Amino acid sequence: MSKNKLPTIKEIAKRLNVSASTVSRALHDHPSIGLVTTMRVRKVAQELGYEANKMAIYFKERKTYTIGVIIPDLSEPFFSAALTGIEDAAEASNYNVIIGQSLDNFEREKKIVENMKDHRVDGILVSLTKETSTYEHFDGLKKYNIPVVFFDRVPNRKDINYVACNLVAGMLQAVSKLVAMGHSRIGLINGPAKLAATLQRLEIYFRCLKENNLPMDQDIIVSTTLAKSDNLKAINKLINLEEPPTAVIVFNDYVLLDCIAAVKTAGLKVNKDISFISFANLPIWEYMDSVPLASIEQFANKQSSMAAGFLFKLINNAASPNPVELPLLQHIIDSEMVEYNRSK
Amino acid sequence: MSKNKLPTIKEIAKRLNVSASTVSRALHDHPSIGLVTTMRVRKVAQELGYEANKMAIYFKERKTYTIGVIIPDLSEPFFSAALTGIEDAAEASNYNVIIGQSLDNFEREKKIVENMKDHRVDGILVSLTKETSTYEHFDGLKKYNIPVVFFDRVPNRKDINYVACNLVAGMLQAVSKLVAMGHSRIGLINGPAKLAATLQRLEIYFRCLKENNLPMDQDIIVSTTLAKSDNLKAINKLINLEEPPTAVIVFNDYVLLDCIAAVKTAGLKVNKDISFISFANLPIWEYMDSVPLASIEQFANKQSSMAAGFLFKLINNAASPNPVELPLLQHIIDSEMVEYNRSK
DNA sequence: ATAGATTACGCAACCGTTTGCGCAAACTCA
DNA sequence: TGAGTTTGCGCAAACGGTTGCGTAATCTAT
Repeated sequence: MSKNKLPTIKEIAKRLNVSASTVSRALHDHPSIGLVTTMRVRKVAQELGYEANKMAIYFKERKTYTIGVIIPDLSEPFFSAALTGIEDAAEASNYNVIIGQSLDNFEREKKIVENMKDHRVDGILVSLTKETSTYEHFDGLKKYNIPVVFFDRVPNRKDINYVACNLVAGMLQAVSKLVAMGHSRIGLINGPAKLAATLQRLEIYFRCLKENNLPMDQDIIVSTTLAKSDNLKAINKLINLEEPPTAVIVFNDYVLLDCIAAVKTAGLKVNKDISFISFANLPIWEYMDSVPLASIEQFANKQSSMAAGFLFKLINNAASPNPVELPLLQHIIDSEMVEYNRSK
Repeated sequence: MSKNKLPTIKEIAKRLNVSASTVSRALHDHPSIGLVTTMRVRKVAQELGYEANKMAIYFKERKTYTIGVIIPDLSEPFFSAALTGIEDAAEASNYNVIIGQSLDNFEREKKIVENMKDHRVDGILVSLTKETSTYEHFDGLKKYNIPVVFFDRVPNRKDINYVACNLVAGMLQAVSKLVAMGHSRIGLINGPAKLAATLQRLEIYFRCLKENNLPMDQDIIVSTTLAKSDNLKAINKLINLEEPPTAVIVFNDYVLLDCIAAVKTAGLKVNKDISFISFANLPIWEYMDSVPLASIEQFANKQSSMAAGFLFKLINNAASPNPVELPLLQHIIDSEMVEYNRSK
């Protein structure tokens, strides 16, 4: 029973003693096929439950109507939200989405790219691994006319299509707020030096201090490897200073979760003895008792769906009868602080 | 520049004045091709950077080496973990994964199935919509020889392949623990009646009471539509009883989050004045101050990767030279309670 | 020297559909 | 009635690769 082939156009042709081309045209209401023949073809097609094999068509079109998405880790709400945004955009364009999680591993990222290339996806959306610092594996895709659009974690290069998020905007809002609340000694818990995000946060930190005319003090800048024990060490170092900061900018919400635990253990009150600002805006805060004053929202969904829009633009241009040389598609959206201070 | 076609086997053939079949065989080290010819072919292939077009091969094989995954919502950690399990299994078998989020909407689920069928995936893994109660859209896949394996949210039918989780196991552990701690008045906050999960929890509840020889009291069984306001109403109803339950089994962790907030608002202490047990085992508890005594872990990753294993078994059998009539692949794994009571 | 085996390759079909071109039959008009 | 147009359909190639079968040329053995 499972042996029976699906009805094809040839099968219909055979039954009606016409050619396959006639059947194909009849099914597309081609004017050069007579009404009678068209009707007979449609009838048989109906009876057989014929459906065109899209794979054959796609193969002929040299398209797959599939895009690939490479992201570090789906368990991060940011990326699952991003994927959802992409899926929505893809659905609207009748595209499928195949995913690959790099797990922040460069070799995996390369392998996924290779695999997606083999499967001839029509385009790829990427948010880079933390480890990624060379991009040859993406350059290779040009040969296959597979466009790439990066989002959020984008290469440090100019000649790419991307959508990224400007973290400065949200952080400036947040620090201004801290200052307005009377804070003047604001610390920083940064990430490991090898990450681009770490340098970025350092710059943002300096810039925020400067714009608010705050003094700079190396003592209240610490860093963590992002391991839990190290997160605790970092925050403890700050709160045990003779003159601890009254507010701290934290690398991200995950680090902050550990910091909050440490602060409580030390008998201090969050948002009273010490306030926090962080990056990511995890949905988790909604349910927590102790929350940062604000977390910087980076709009996963917005970034990814815009990146998807860029990608479809590139794909459609390449597929159009006369493709033009598209300018680089680049966009930076502003982050925003999301306030959580419930005492207000 | 983007016009240049990729090198094909025909291109190589033309350059060497041999036939395409010779090239194909040479590239596969077929013994009937002479060493000299083989070398020459390989050399040119190398020079041109030839790579076989997998899509052409897949088309001929009538396979796509792609499986579809239909899940309700990626933002739920359960499903993103499930997807990760599937992706790992797929990668090991050199398969790709295309995803579709049904968003718990039956019509979307149908549409996604249709779409995956069009794309001729080699198989589909499904966790059903809350709304899904008919399954014709899956039956239709038989015609296309697309096997389906359900996981976690499975159809209420016998003739299917599935992996599910037995919630009773974990809940019995949890209730036994409650009883051991001295609780004898255990309430239930259930979900909306139309959900299968609601009936299921009611049965589990009764069974747990019975096995522990606890009295049954309709007053401490309430339900919620799962909306936040309704969650609050439900828990408030319980804590405002003349004789409130000392412990409550809650529909799931999301409902419980609201319950905990309400309990605190009422000035009660979680795990002291009232204890909770819930379903889902969200990773969030790790970071919370107020936690349930235990949450029932349903092993998303384990379920989904086992389901993926089933699926590949079905796919490979169908693709084998002599497919056999496989028995239904069914497995139920036991849930386990995960304790969170940190006071211990 | 000749039958038989071996070596090395090409032809053509196949997967399912689309489409440019050609052509015969029917029709139109002068 | 004959030239020109329209109608309706088939042939064959194309997408890129694989494979069963046929066959010419060379080699082996008697």
